[in-house]
Amino acid sequence: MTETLLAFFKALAHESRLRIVGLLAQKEHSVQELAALLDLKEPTVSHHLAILKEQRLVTVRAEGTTRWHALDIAALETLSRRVLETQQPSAALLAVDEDEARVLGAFVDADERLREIPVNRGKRVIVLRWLMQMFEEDRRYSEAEINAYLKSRYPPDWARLRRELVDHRMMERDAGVYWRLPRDRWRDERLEA
Amino acid sequence: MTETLLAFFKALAHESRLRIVGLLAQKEHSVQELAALLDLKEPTVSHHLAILKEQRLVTVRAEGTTRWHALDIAALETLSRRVLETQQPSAALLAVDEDEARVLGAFVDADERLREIPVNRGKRVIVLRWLMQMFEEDRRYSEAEINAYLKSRYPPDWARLRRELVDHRMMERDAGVYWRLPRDRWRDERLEA
DNA sequence: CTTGAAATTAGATGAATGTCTAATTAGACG
DNA sequence: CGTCTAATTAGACATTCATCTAATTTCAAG
Repeated sequence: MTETLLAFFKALAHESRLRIVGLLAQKEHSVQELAALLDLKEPTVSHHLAILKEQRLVTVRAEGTTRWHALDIAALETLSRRVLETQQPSAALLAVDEDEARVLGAFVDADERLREIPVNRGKRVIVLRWLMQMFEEDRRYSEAEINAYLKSRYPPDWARLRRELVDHRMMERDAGVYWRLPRDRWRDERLEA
Repeated sequence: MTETLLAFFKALAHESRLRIVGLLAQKEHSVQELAALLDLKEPTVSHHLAILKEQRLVTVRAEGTTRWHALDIAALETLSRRVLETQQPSAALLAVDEDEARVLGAFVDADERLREIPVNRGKRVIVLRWLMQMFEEDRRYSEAEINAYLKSRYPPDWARLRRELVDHRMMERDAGVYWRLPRDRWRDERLEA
């Protein structure tokens, strides 16, 4: 999701493109018209339109050799609405089933901090899975990065959390670099398993 | 409006800043924590935070030499809602009549910040109505959310603004939760009333 | 007042990207 | 097919901006 949001913001984070959107919001325009209105050369306008089209913010209709560009207001609304969904649900709300909700409710406080590390192995796995939600696959993390995150979740013994994540094959490590393993390779015995 | 919108998009059109917003949406963080989580140096993080603060997307709370940064969700919502409007957001332009335009022009600066709280009750009501535009009906707001928003509009005495909103029956409060009251129940005596 | 920790500011460097000219493609029409 | 027009693509150049190191500021604690 960060992916698409980032692309969306990048698409609109330039004066020329924002002005193009403003002009197309009023009526459709050809490349020539836009170039004249914006005081830019046609290739430049084409370039900006290509970026807006990637985000599906602009649609095209051909008429002879002329191409009429229009704003896709629905797409604009969909994307900007997504910005509003940024609020992160608290731990328990993210849970996928009742066991998880119960365990996370018991061990994670409202500040998203871990109260203690569960002694029971099944419960501990649930907490570990919860910790893993912040890491993406196909991305490398430095040890400092991992430490900072775990420290923010459980200052008393974040080092143990790191060890547990590796033990359960959720993270793998090599030469100070960590990465997330695919979920189906986790040793994720559930409650009472 | 292109001005403020462009600055808003530029602020979020960078991966590091978008990730910072994501992290701050979960909980507040210090510069050090963010630097570790993002695998960046502290000055770099400071730089990004400064840009986000310019857009009032991030608020700061000092504790010793540590500065805890939090996301101002209200500001994020206000700005992204503005994307949907093809409207002019400047305070005076939003006014419904001349009296309002005159008062808002006098008490609200170009940055949408309140210069001072009007002593005259009628003028104060106009300013309060203007503040209310960001709040939706049928939605609950935490006290922290209200505070962050009012603080962004008038740091010197945002607490008084909150009190006034309640006094004028624009907002109601119960157990730390606030919500907007329907406009027809507001005590909105106009100028010289 | 000195020391230490956290953060910011200043300034340098390099990467990302906007804009241009020149060359190329695609469609309309005799 | 040859020509005209609108648009796109390719590649060069310039500007903006992200990131770093080094120096400075701010605040707390001895």
